[in-house]
Amino acid sequence: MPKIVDEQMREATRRHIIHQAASEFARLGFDQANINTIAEQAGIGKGTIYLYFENKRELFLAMLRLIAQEHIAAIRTALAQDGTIEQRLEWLFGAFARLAQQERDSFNVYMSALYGVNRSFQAEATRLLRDYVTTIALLLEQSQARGEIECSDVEATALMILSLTESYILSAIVLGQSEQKILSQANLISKLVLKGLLPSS
Amino acid sequence: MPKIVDEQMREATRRHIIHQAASEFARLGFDQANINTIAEQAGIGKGTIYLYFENKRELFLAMLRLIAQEHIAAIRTALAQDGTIEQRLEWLFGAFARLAQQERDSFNVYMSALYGVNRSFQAEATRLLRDYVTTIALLLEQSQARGEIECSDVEATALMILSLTESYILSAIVLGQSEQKILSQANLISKLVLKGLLPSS
Amino acid sequence: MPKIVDEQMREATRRHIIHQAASEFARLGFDQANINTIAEQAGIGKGTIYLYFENKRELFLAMLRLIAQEHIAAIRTALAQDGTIEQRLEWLFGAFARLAQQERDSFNVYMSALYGVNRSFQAEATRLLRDYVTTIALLLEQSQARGEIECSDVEATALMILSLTESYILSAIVLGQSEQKILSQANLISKLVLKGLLPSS
Amino acid sequence: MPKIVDEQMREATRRHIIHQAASEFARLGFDQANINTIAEQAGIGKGTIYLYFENKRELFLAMLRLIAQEHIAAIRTALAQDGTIEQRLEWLFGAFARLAQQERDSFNVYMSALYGVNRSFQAEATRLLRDYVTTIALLLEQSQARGEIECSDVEATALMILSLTESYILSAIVLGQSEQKILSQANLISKLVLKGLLPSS
DNA sequence: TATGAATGAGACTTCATTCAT
DNA sequence: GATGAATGAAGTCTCATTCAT
Repeated sequence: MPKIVDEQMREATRRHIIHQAASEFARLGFDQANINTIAEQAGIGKGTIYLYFENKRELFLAMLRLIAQEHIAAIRTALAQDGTIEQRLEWLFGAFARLAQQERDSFNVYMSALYGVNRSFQAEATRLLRDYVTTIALLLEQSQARGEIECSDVEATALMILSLTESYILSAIVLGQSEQKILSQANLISKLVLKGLLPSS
Repeated sequence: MPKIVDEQMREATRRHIIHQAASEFARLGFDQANINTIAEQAGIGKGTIYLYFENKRELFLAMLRLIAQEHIAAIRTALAQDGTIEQRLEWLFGAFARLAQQERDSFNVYMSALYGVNRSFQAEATRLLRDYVTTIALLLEQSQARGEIECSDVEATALMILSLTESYILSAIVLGQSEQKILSQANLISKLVLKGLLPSS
Repeated sequence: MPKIVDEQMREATRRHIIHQAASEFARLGFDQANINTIAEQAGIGKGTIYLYFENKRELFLAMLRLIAQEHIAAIRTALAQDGTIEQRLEWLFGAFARLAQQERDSFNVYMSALYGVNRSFQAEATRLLRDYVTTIALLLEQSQARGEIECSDVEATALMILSLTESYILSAIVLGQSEQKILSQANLISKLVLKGLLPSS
Repeated sequence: MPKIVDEQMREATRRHIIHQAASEFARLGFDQANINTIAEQAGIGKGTIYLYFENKRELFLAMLRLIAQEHIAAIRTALAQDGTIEQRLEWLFGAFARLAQQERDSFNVYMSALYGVNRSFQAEATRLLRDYVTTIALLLEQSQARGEIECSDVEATALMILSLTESYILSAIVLGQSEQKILSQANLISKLVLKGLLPSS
C-alpha cells in the first residue's frame, strides 16, 4: 500500500506549499507575490510547485479554497454548541474576531480576493460568503422555530448579520483597535441585532 | 499672470490623468493596470505622466485621495438636510447604495485598497474610513442631543452603522442583488439600527 | 542463457522507444519534442529512456540511424530486380515517392536533419545521403558496363539523379501535388535523365 | 519632416535586427537561438526587439521574408540578361550556387524552414519556392516561344529544374564539394536539362 | 531494472521608468 | 513642457536530467 502513503505525502506537500503561499500572498498580494520566493520558503525547488499546481493563479485559488474551508469550519464549531440566540450571536462575533486576529493573513487574502478586481478570485471568495450566510441563516431559522426571534426574510437578515459582524471587526482592526476592545463589543452587537429581530409585541 | 493659468492647466491635466487612471485601476487593480494604457486613454504621452506624478504608486495614491473626497462629499450632501434620525439613516444608506452602484469603479478601488495588502494604500483608504465614522458620529450626537436616541459609545456605534451599511451593500452587490432590492432594505436597516439605539424604555 | 534473452528484450525496448520518438520528433522537431511525451507514448517511465540512451540528442541520432537503414533498404530492394536502366530509374523514383508519402514522418525528420542547423544531426543524415549516392553510382556503373549509358563522372551523375528524384518529390509534396500526379512523372523523369546520359549518337 | 527620417531609422534598425537574428537562427535554428543573444549582437536592449517584432516567431518570419526577397531578386537578376536557353540555365545554376555559398546562413535558414516541422515557417518558405517556380516557368515559356525547347507541362518542368538545381547544389555542399567543383557542373546540368527538353525531332 | 518526483537553469516577454529630442 | 523609443530587471513557466526507492 505505498499508494496511500504517497497520496498522504502528496497531500501534505500540497498543504505545505499552500501554507507558505498564503503567507506570501497575504503579505504582498497576488501580483507582487513571487513563485520563486514561495518555493524557497517552502524549501522546495521552483519547478516543484508546478507539479502540484497548474500555475500561480491555480495556487492562489487552491489557497483561497483551503482558507474558506478552515474559516467556515471555525464558524461552525463556534455555533455547534446549543445556547440562547444571544449567546450564539456573541459566539459568532467572537469567532470572527478571533479569526480576523489570529488568522490575519488568511483574512487579508480573503478580503482582498472578495473586494479585489480579479473576477475569478472574487467568484471563489463569494462561495465562502454564501456558506457563511447559509450557516447564519440556519441559526436564525432554529431560533425562529423556538420563538426567540421573528424574522421575515431570513436570508437578508443573515447577510446583514454577517456584514455587520465581519465588517465591524475588520474596520475596527484597520482603525487600530485592540482585540480586547473589539471583543468587548460582542455584547453590544448581539444586543443590537436582537433588538432588531425580537418579536415586536 | 500666466503663472495662474499654467497652474490651472496643470491642475486640470492632473485631474484628467487621475480620472483615466481610476478607470484602469478599477478595472485591473494596481499591479495589472498599465501606465502606457492610462497615458493613451488620457491622450497624452507616456512620459508626461511622470511630469505630474512621481511614479505609479503616487498616481494611485492621488487617485485614492480624489475618490475619498468625492465620496465623503456625497455622504455629507446626503446628510445635509434636516430630518428625523430614521430618515437620515435611510438617506445615509441610500447614498452608500447609490455610490456603490453608480461609482462602482471607485468603490472597487477603495475597497481593494482598504482590504488589500499594500499598507500605504490601506493607510490612505483608512483616512476615508475615519472621515465616514466622524461624519456619522456627528449625526448621532445631534440626534442624541435631541433625545431621539441614547448611545453610550458614539464612536463605536458610528463604526457599527458604517460597517452595517457599507458592508451590507457590498455583500449584496457581490451576491448579485439588484439595486432595487438593495434600496428596499434601507428602511429595514435603519429600523434595525434605531431599535438598537432607542432609549430602552 | 538469460543473457541473450535479456539482450533481445533490451534491443526490442530500444527499438520501441525509437519508434515512438520518431513519431514525436517528426511531428514537433528535435527541440519541441518532449521526452516525457515520448516516454508516455512508449508506455514506459521517463527515467527508463535514460537507461537506453545517454540523452535526448543520442536518442535522436539513434532514430536517425534507424531511419537511414530502413530507407536505404527500401531503395536497395527497389533496385534489386534486374531490368533496363529506364525501368530501374522509374523504380528508383517510385521507391522515393512511396517513401516520401508513406513514411512522411521519417522523411521530414531526415530532411530537417540534413538541411537543419545542428551539425551532428547533419553529419548523420549525410551518411544516408552518401549511401544513396553510392547505391545509384553502382546502378550507373552496371548500366555503363552493359553499354546502356555513357557517363563520364559517375559520382556526380549519381548525385544529380538523387537530387533530381528526391528534391522533385519533396517540392511536389510541399506544393500539394497528389501521389497520383507525382508517380505519373516517374516516366518523364527517367526519360529526361536517360536522354542526358544516353550515348550521344 | 522628422517623420520620414524616423521611418527610415526605424526601418534601418528593423533590418539590423533581422540581420543579426538571421546569423543566430542560421547558426542555431529557431528553438536554440536566443533573443537575448540576438539583442546583444545587435547592440540593443533586450526589450527593444519587442518594439519591432511582436515575438520571436514573428522575428523569424520577418527574416524569412527578407531572405526570400533577396534570393528571388538575385535569381531574377541572373536571368535578366538575354541569352540562349543553355546560357540562361547555366546562369541560373550559377546564381543558386553563389547564393548557397555566399549566403550560406540564409540558405540554411530557408531550407530548414522549408523542410522543418513548423507549419507556419513552412508556409512562408513555400511562398519563395513558388516564386522560384514562377520565375523559371517564365524563362521556359520565353524559350518555348522562340522554339528553343518543347515543353508540355511548363510548371512541372520548372519545378523539376528548380529541384534539380537547388538540391544538387545543397547536396554537393553537404557532401563537402568545393564551390569550384560545383560550378563546373553547371554546364553538365544545363545540358542534361536541355537534352530532356529539346524538340524530339 | 524501472520509475517518476524533484530540480533549477534558462527562455521569453512585460512594463515602469528614463532621457535625448 | 511633452514625448515615446529604449532599456533591463524581474517574473512565470518548461523540461532535460538525476536519483532515491
